[in-house]
Order: sequence, then C-alpha cells, then structure tokens
Amino acid sequence: MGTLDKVVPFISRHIYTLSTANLNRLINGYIRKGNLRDARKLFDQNPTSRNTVIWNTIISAYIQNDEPHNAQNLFDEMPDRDIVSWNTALSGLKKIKNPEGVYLCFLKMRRVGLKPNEFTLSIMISAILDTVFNVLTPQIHAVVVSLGFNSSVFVGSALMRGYAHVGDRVALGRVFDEISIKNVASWNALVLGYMDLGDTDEAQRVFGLMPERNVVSWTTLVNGYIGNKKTSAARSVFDRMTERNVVSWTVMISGYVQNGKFVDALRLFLLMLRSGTQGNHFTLSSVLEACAGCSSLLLGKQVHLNVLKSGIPDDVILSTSLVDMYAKCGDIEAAFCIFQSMPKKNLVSWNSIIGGYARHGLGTRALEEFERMKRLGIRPDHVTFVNVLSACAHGGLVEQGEREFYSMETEFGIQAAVEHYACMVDLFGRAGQLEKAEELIKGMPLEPDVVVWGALLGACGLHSNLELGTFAADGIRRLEQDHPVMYSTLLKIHGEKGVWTSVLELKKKMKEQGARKQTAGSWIESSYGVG
DNA sequence: GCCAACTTGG
Repeated sequence: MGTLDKVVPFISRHIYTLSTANLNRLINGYIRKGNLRDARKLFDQNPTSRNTVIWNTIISAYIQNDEPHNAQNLFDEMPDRDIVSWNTALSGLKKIKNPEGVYLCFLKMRRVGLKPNEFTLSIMISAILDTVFNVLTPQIHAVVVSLGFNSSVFVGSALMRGYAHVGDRVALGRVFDEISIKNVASWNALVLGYMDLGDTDEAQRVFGLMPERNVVSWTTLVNGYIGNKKTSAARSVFDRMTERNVVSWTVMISGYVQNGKFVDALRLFLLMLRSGTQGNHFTLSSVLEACAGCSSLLLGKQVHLNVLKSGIPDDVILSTSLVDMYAKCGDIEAAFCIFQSMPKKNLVSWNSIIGGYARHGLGTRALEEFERMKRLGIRPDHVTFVNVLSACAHGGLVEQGEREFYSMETEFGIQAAVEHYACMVDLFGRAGQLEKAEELIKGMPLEPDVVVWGALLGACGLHSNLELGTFAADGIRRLEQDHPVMYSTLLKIHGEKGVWTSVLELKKKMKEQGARKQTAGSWIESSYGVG
C-alpha cells in the first residue's frame, strides 16, 4: 500500500487535527504493516482525537512487537483506563514472565474499582501457571465462581491447566464438568491436563471419549507422550494421524531431539519435506539441534540453506541454533560469522558463542566475548559461567578462572552449582594443581557428583597421581555410577606407576563389568554439554 | 482494541 505513505504526510501538512475515526484507521494501517514508529508519531500529533480504543491499540501493538517498556510507559500515561487497558497490561506482564507484576497489577486494578472479566481471569491463571504464584489458583477460581464465569470455555481451559500444574486432578475434572457448553478446546485441555499430571493412560482414555477431534487434539496427545518420555507411543499416535500440520511434525521431531534421538529426528524431517510440508522457525531450530547432536556439518549446512531459501523472518532463536550448530559441528568461524551478523542477540546467543569458543580451546576468544557481553549490559547466568570457567580450564587460564569463579558469586550473586565446581576441579586438575583441586572438593558445600570426581580422576590420569586417583575412583564408586573411563584411567595410572598386580586386578574387574576401553573424552563436556 | 488448546535455542 504505497498510497498511505503519500497520503499521510499530505494530511499532516494540510490538516491540523485528524478526526478520531481517521486517526484510528491510519494507526491501524501502520500497525498492520509493522510500522509502529509512524503509528506512534500520528498518535502523538493528535492528542485531542485519541480515544480509549486508540490508546489500547497502540499499547497492545507494543506488546506484540516485543517493546514492553514502551507499552508500560504509555499505560502509565493513560488517563482513562478501561478493563481492556488493564487486560492488555496484564498480558504484557505475562509475556515478559513477570508473575509478581501480574499479581500486583491485578490488585491495583481492583483498587480502582474495576471488575475483572473473563479475559482478565484467564490471563491471570495462565500467567501464574508455571510460577510460585500458582498457589493462588484456587483463590482465582473462587473469584471466577463468584462472578459466574465458571461455565466459560476460556476460563475453564485456563483453570484446568492451572490445576494440572498444581497436581490437583480432582479439581481438574470438576472444572471440566462445570463448563456448560464444552467445545474441542475444552476436551483438548482435559487431555493436556492428564498429560501434565503424568497420567498418559487417562489422557488416552479421555481422547477416546472425545465427541470430535481436530489436529490439535492429536498433536496434544503426541506431545503429551513426548513430555512423559514415551517417544515410541508418541510416534505410533503420530503415524495414525489422518491430518498433520507443521506443528504436528515439529512436535514429533523436537520430541526425538529432546530424547537424544537425533537420527530419528532427521529421518522424520526428511519425511516431512517429502510430504510437502515446509518447516517453520520452530521446526528448523529443532532440526539444527539434531544436526549439532550428531555433529553433522554436512546436514547442518543443508538445513542452513533451507532456512535461507524458506524466507523465514529473522529470529533470535533460529539464528542462535545456527550459531550453536556450527560451533558444535566444528566450524567455529562460521558460527562467529552468523553470531556477528545477528541484529538481535540475547543471553542464550552469547552463551552459545562463548561455549563454542570454550569447546574449541579458544579460551581467550571466549573471554573476549564474555567481556563484550558484559559491556553491553547483559547479565551472565549460571550457564555463562559454566562456559567461561570451562574456557579458562581449556586455555590453562588458572588465575583468571579463579577470579571469574569468585566474581560469579560476589558480583553477580550466582550460587556456585556442582557443575561450576566440576569446571574448577578440571581447571586446577589440567594445570597440575592437584592439591588445590582436592582442597576445593573437600570444601564443597554440595555433594560432588560423578562429573566432579571424573574431572579429578582425569587430572590424576594426566599427571599420574595414584593416591588421589584412587580417592576419586572411590568417590565415583560411592555414587554407584561406575564408568568404563574410570577403569581405563586407573589402569593407565597403575601401569605408569608399575603397580602390575593392581593392573591385573582392574582388568579382571573391567571384564566382569563388561567395561571396554573407550576413546578419551571429557566427562564435563559430555555431561553438561558445555556450550 | 484485550484472553484460551500443540511447537523453537545455551
């Protein structure tokens, strides 16, 4: 629509004030084209023609365009807020995952005397669903009942999800029964509820009772089995589907990926393409993860090509998946190139590139990116520090690693978790500072896991320390998580020290347990997926 | 103009 661009400056030049109807029409036109900036300009230029609907439209557009700050500022400035304005604000707070804000906003709304409607209550319920505020679900239910919304399909489905998340199956069934006119969505919510409760049998039974089923019903069932780690059950439901859409394919593909079945995921992706369905950004980021999982650069590149050809708009998550795929498949330069070209980066993107450099042994590059990220005001999280510490370990940067470990708690308030300790043990261990590693383990406030002990054992293998190596092996045995690498490392140390009787004993034990010598690899990387 | 059922990255 090129005319709009010509008409609007014309109108603005020749008429001082637009009528409310025209302002509304023009603003909606800009928003439809994704041009929020000009919509806002018109809004600012016509203060006297604005009505509540126009305010609400702009605020909602900001939220949908991921500009919550602008939305919030405008909401704060707004003179006469109606229930829609409050609902819009609530859904914005929900979108940025601020359940406390949702709760406080709701209270504020009540204080100015506005009565919630169905929209308000379903936003409330779904906003607290996965948070500590979900203890409020029964209270909100009480409000729902007192206002007579319990027969509403929307509110009912939200309540069912809420109750499933707090594990209340009785309430789940009761809410369903109370919905006066149930539609497919209500039934889907019931299936989903039982799946969330982990009761796949009941979900399947309900599915069989449904008066009608749509693609979403089938997909919910497939996804429910996947969420309950029943991949093959999911697949057999998937195979029985008469109609599939991108989401159905994506659910199944990402289900395989989540369960580490990368090859199955890739096979299914090929079937999908052959069926004539084109993947979207959800599909392709899962597929890229599968490529990364099998370290298949060849396939990864082909998927990259598919991304470019499909014309899917730029997406942070998809681009981050590309960065991660290239880094995990060994092409760190390509990874960095994509990372650099990303117009929007978030914490996960930074973590990916830092982890990529760490995995490639480019400790200094990893740390450079870490500094750059902090300068841009992005707060590192616990994953960032796993990557940073492992970069220090791989780069032999012991003192820097110690400093970062310290700053993690003091500067960023992130409590060291067991994986951070594992990195530190690895850091000291590789550098041959075995006493420091031992000291760290002994002073840990947490129970060391197999990765921590493994890092120590590996270091003992590297530096031929029999005594400490035995200590580490005992630690692993106490966890009852024997691992073939443990025996081969012990074997190596014993052999080097010339303790041949022990070597024979160990070989016997290995044979008993069916352990075979494995190729060397870091337990830290395989267990925590550094990167 | 606002709400709800299935899918994505470290």
